[in-house]
Amino acid sequence: MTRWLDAREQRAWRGYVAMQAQLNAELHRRLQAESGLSLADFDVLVALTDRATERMRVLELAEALQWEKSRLSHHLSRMQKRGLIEREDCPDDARGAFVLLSAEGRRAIDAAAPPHVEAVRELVFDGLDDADVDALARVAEAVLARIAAPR
Amino acid sequence: MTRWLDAREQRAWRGYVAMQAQLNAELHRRLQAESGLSLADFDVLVALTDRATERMRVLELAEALQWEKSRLSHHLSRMQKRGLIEREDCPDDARGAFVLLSAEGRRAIDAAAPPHVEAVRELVFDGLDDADVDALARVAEAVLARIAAPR
DNA sequence: CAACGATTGGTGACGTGTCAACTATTCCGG
DNA sequence: CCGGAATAGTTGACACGTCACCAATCGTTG
Repeated sequence: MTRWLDAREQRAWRGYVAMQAQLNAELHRRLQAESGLSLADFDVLVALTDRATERMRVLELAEALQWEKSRLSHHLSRMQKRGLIEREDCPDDARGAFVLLSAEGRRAIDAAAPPHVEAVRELVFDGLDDADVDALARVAEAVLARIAAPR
Repeated sequence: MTRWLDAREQRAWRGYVAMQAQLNAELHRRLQAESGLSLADFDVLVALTDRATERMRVLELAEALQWEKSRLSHHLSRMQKRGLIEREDCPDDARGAFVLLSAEGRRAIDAAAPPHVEAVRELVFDGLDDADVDALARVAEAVLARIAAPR
């Protein structure tokens, strides 16, 4: 017997699905127009910038981003072709590879970050009070815990 | 001067971004494995089922789904090739086209819906109390309003 | 009615994401 | 030290989304 969603749940679910789709699309569109970066590019560059060394193993990066390794591999190839990152052989493990920020990549992320944060603020946080923000964080953590939990 | 996110906002934002990515991926994976449908297929089929007639103009469907027409056009071609929907000429307007559910499409959505709702319940609503659900709905509506608002 | 702008829908190119399979290396038990 | 399992990363095929553009048709205005 399927437990369908009641009215309260439907309102939340439909709203969430619509928000998620449109917020992503809008942030992507703005970032792309403003900086020529995709959201995926942005996330990769931020992860690389977070490291003091700006040099990471591919799987470490995949772990940090929670991406599948094949997705990351494809994406790194595209970013490398555009000159945003570089790859380097790993001396300790001949299977491995390092990813590092290029000068161009650093320039791109420095230019892209401020308007992107501003967009997030304008579209999301300027419309929420502290209680809403905390509620959003709690919901996100609850859902993530359930996804991570074994079936 | 960029207004960066404070700690409370960062917690909410990082959580939201991670939740959104992983929830989508997980629901997509389960739906695909269970029914061979993508989330996009599911949305199209639900929109068609919602109409009493199960026959909609393409742009009307695009409006209902909030999709770009070219995305919809591409997607309908793929769904048609798989036998999930059919297209029909519109007699009133020779430019137009109707989209309608095929018998196969009806079977697919009937089979897919119950386990999908169950997954949403398991991953989301079973982890939230009424206050959380209402908060999520409020946040979604606030953000959607800001996206729709003129810049 | 002729002309022109707007509307309906589709197409091709390209970037993105997933799955399954593959190569090269490393690790580990015997 | 040898042989197989595990690990690091890549690749190819294919589904998906967006952008820019196009063809056909409609409707309105002169």
